[in-house]
Amino acid sequence: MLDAIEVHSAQEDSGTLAENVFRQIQLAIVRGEIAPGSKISEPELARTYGISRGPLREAIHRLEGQKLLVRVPHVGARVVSLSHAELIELYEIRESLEGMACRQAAERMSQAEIDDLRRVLELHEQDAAFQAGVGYYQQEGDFDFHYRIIQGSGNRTLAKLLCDELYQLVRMYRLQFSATPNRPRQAFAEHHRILDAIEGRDGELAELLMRRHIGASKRNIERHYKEALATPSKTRGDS
Amino acid sequence: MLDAIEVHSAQEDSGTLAENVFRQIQLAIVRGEIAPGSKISEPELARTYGISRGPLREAIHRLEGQKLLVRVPHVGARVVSLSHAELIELYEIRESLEGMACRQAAERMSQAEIDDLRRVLELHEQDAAFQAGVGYYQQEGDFDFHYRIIQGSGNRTLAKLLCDELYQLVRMYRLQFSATPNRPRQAFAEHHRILDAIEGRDGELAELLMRRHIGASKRNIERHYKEALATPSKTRGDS
DNA sequence: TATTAATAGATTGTCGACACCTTGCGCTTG
DNA sequence: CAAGCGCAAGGTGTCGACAATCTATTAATA
Repeated sequence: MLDAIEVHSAQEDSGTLAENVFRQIQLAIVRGEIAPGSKISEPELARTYGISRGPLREAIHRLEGQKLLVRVPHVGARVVSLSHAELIELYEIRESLEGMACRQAAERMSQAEIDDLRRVLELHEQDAAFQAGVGYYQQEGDFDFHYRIIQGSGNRTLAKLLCDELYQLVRMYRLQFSATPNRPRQAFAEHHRILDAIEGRDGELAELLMRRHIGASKRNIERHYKEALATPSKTRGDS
Repeated sequence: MLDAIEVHSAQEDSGTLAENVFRQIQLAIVRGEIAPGSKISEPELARTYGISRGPLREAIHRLEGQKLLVRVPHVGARVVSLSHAELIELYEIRESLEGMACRQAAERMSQAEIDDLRRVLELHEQDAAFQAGVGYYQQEGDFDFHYRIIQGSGNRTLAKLLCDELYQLVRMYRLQFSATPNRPRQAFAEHHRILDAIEGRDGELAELLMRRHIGASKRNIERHYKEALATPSKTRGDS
């Protein structure tokens, strides 16, 4: 009914239609507006966004590259729906990669960047959702602690991999699991300790703390799944 | 001159044209048949492979996802040409990720898989190029030691990332640097020690050895660049 | 009644053509 | 003579239509 209203929040219309549609669909998936596992119909989406199937297909391929869509030849694309095992594997990869990024950040971030990041953390503490005990993780891009650490590593190849490809997928699932009672407060404290290690130029400690931090998130997710096992409200079937 | 001959080694024609062209161009880039840094013309390639621009563009996008092409809106695509720094960064990522894969492989590979991999190593030793002191690395897929380790980790998400996305890029540059005098022999010995650690179910040692092994390759590349610095035969300009 | 086969509908894959943008060359001008 | 402008050519972005494939419904048979 509100096709023409266009939800784009006055962001940069970056030239090509494919790019714009790519961002819009990406946002819709990460926010959960398009349900995980649901099928993507090219003609329908093309009509929805008022473009032809050409640019839409390009957007779909890019979304597939970000692992937000899973495509099967001659069948179509579906929104990704990670299994428990896959989500754990994703976090193990993050442990390894972000741990390395954190060590390099401790070695290479400037004092100005560190101060700036400290201010970001203070901003998080003042956030309403954080005060309420739910939320925190909704921050994105430059306002996300992990994002800033990765950028601070100075490893541009790693940043491209983590921020341009895996970041949105992680963000999509963070929204699901951030509503754990004590987790936000705990995560906030861990962030501060990590930043302390970086400021102390202790790369080894910074890496260790980051790995533990992500490991704690991983365990938090595992706990969620265990609880969901007793509550048969949601069905989940993956390969 | 031999455009129409088609180098495809009688592999599976997997349905769609886009898929086939994707594999053909991928092979051409990895083999260096299309020079790094050279521009890709859509109309020209479409004519070369006898297809329209539609499927070709899909192939180009997928190649971009594998980091074999770099695309600029309204300008076109170029074959990737990693700078020294970028190549080092890529190897640092491999150290981290393949180190983890190796640890998990030590924990999860079956004895049958280990025996099979041992036979692969023996096959490598008998290889003609290896005997001559140049080569070794030309092996691919199931015949590549690193590939097998990653598959043996049982971490399917990691395997997709490493084998489906970064593998071809690594392979492209391995071909350039494998021709170092003593490196093949040394790498072969390192492979054997890693496999010993895996067979001994010592995950920690396996990870350490793999990290050192990739670190040695990294230093080998750095040495190449230092030597090339004195020989102004090749010009290299990246951002 | 349950299982299988054929058909109809819809969806994806592919194509050729047109519009807009970028790039390089030649011209004008200070 | 150098610098800036304008124009033409090539290339990328986008579109609508046709062909090949898959899915679901329906009908026929054991």
